[in-house]
Amino acid sequence: MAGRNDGTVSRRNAPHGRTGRPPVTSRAQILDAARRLIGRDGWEKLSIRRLAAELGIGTMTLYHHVRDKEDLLLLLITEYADQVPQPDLPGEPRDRIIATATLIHDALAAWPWAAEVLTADGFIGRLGESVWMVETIVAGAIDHGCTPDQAVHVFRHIWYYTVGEILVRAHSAHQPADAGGPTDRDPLFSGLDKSRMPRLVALGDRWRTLSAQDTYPQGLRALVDGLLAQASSGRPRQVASAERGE
Amino acid sequence: MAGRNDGTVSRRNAPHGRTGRPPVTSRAQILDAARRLIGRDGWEKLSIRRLAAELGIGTMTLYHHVRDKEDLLLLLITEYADQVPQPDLPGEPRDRIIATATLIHDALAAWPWAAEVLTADGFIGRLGESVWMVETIVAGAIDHGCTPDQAVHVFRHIWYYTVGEILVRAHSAHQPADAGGPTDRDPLFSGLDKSRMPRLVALGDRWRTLSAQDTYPQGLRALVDGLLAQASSGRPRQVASAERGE
DNA sequence: TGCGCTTTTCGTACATGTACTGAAAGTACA
DNA sequence: TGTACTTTCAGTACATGTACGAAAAGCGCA
Repeated sequence: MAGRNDGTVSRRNAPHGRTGRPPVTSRAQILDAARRLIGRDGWEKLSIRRLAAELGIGTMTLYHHVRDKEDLLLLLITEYADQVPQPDLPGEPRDRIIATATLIHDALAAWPWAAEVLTADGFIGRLGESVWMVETIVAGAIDHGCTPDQAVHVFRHIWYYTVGEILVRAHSAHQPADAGGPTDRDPLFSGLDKSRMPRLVALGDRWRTLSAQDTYPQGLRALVDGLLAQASSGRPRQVASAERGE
Repeated sequence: MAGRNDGTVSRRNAPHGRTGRPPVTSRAQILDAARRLIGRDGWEKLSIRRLAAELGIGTMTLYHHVRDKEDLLLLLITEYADQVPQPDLPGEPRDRIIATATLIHDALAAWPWAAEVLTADGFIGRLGESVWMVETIVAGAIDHGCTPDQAVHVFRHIWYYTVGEILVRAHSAHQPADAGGPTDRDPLFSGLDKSRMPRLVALGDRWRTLSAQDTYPQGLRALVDGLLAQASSGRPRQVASAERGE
């Protein structure tokens, strides 16, 4: 099973090699039409029905080429991600990991349907060309001295953090710009009841402005350094207060 | 603006104190009915229409008490999260942060609609009683020596990681148990084209089994330690390979 | 009392995703 | 050539979220 990037969603091939009616609509045509529609009317107007109409076929016909709406969006996104070329990455394993994770992040962060797709079952497995990103991160962790199991976990944690960052930030990015007033734009903290939070109140309204900053690289570095340190120290640190400051 | 946990979604209160027709349906009744419906027919059968029917009111009437479907789910989830009591947390700031983040995580991870709600604009701001979780994490970071800005960022990164972990794992948890065969259950890696990944192939099919493990605590510790180390070292580390091993 | 305002209620309508069903169109082999 | 089978195509139908707008019900004040 080398991925699911074959042509259609046909039922399992017939045992005796029967061929059947040839499709009049190819997957490439579908993706082209989808991009055409998006370019013309915007993302939010893309729907299965409109896409079928754009292609001049019946609505349900589309379901023979695409399992789901989620499947369609997955195709669009992974095809886009697959265009990110594999760069030459010299330097320490840690820095290769960070650079690669940043490439994943940037390739996916701009997608409006991130929330509908990034958490999809087997998302990573559906990457085609861009599986090199996964491989590079795992390889970097191994090069740094992680065990294979640790390396896989390193990728997993990076993926969690990346998905969370993309989804939380993407959500507010797609809100209408004037929602809630210009000073209340922090997607996390808007509407906080300050009377309950003496520590936050002590720092004034400053947190409101923090959301505008791109904090992904900073958090990523912290996470990667923490993961690598954890792996180097033999086993994960326990939550024991006496152990601090090694 | 002390949160949005007031009764209804009424248009801004009249300037002269006019009262209007009193509501026959309260927010508490709505949430009760929702829980009743969920308990009887399961989460996936909860819909605006069915909920209105359960309450014996018209469908659109519900929209006067609840702005959205997302708003409804937010109400359900935050009310649940608000029941998590604030524990006594002695020990180092780092451990208080970790313990609190774990409480947030556990309180939210079980929710089927996590993906529809956790990234909602101002989610944190809509927490009622449980804002103590936010405050505790920020306070812990400050106690550890972070600047206020750093402390807010610490919370933000923890939130990203937590949301990502919940969403990626929650998605696969709600899949039918037999989807894709029993050996292919890793939500991240199922369907990987192994021929492209020599390093992953080298570790065999081991990664398949890793998804069953609960890796949240481990990743959280790595992230928190990385963030606190970053804050202690004055400014975030750059991606410079010469700087490694301080 | 009645007028005007606010708030609540709800009927109708539309776009959407997709399940079900059967028709149409092609291929392999007799 | 014809028949059996496979695959593609499309029509209809249903549940859903929700926009729009009108009707109803309560309140304060003339």
